[in-house]
Amino acid sequence: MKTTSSSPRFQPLYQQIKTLITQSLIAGEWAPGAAIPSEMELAARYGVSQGTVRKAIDELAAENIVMRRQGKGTFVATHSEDMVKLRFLRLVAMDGSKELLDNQLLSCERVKAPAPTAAALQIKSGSAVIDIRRLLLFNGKPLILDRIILPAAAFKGVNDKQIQSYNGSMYRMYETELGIRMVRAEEKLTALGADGEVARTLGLKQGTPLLSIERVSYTYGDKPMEWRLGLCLTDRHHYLAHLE
Amino acid sequence: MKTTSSSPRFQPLYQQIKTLITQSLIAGEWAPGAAIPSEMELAARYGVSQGTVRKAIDELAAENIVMRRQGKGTFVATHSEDMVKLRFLRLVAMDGSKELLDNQLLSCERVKAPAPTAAALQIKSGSAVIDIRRLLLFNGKPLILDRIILPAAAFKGVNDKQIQSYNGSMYRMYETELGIRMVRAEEKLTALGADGEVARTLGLKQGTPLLSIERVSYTYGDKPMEWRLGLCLTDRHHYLAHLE
DNA sequence: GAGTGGTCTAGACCACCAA
DNA sequence: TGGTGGTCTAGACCACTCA
Repeated sequence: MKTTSSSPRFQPLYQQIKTLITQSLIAGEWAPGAAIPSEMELAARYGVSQGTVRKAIDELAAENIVMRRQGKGTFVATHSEDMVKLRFLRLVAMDGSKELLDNQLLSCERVKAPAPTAAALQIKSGSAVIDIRRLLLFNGKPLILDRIILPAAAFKGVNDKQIQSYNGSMYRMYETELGIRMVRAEEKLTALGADGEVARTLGLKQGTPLLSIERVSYTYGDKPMEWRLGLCLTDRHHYLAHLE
Repeated sequence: MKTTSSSPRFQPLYQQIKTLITQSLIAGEWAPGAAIPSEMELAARYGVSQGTVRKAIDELAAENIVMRRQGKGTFVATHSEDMVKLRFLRLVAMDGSKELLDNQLLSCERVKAPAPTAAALQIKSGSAVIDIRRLLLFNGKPLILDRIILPAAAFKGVNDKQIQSYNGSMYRMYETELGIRMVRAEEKLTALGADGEVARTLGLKQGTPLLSIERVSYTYGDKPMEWRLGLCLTDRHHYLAHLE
């Protein structure tokens, strides 16, 4: 277990361990929801002390990449289990009522990537993407009009049927069907007035103020995998943010 | 340095240490920007090992309550120094241009707290508050119309002159003049149309979509100290959020 | 060179969980 | 009962800062 001062270190050991564990996750060595080896095992595997592995796992846990459960083990985080029905959705009802969201798929086509979206997804402009439009309804009333764009290369075989069968839980679908797990996301919010088409779809007057949420979601290793634009009605909901 | 197993522990030791340090911060034992005692000193003071103090400080650092600087020491976080001109402001220009914000104070009155604001600030409805209205301009054009409400009891002596002299850096003023440091905030965002008065003040047509940001800011110990409502023009800016 | 935080280790005991 | 993560300690050495 002696590694100190044997090789020149450019990075703290625990950072290197963290990278190694992340690589195993990317390689799919441990599936979402499965347990990763215990701290002692990993320490032995990498030839470091348990405390060093612990610090690496601490960071992964802080980033929601991994979940610790005392007495049981450490598990690869998953969308499937937990209550995480709608990961990343920060919209909450003002009266605090529970989410009763229905999902209505409007379209799902294979098209060429528009330039700005391609840039956000770090793919070539014009390459094939899957373009999904859907409506989320709250208590039967339209709440969010979503447009979701996925690089076709990584999301092979995604189609209407598949989406329908997951009833709107896109992230659960990505994980279960394709093994793609989103780790973090960035959102850009603006306020805008509903244009003609949007107003029609949402059943609103033209010009009604909407909250526009543009989201890029990233998988392991900061790779962008999904682009989304949501137009939200905020008369009964608001977007909740915690600042630190 | 032996404390283990001597007294029944209901909380991890490092949590207790964290609480003790926080209490010293609340009591003002160390001013913002000042160094707190070294890890070894604190370990000696509290009768625990340096590692335990370290873990307590780690959490305080993660919460931006304290800042570590290798080789120098650990310092109480401050708004005054750093580049943190506008703490908590998540609005960024779409073209990435630098913030050139001007501040224009519209009014500053002492009034009775409206019920919802009083609730958010956890004070009695109708108790005295300071009600500030101001305009933030970006490159000379109106960008944000702010209304800021502060409990008068804690913010004694706040007036136009004082606010003017800090040129819009409210958090810097709170800290410097009153020793009140905000640690975190919660924001609720909605989209709405500008009403007559707002439209006039911002120089817009009535009904122009605006991003409404309601913010409650908290000081040490999760005590709410400021309520704010910002109405923002988002044609050239967007609100940036990071989700994990 | 002395002092600070940053990393790493090795070993102890605790709290929780399952078979 | 044995294995897991959670806490705590004591001591080592490294990297940085400043006088």
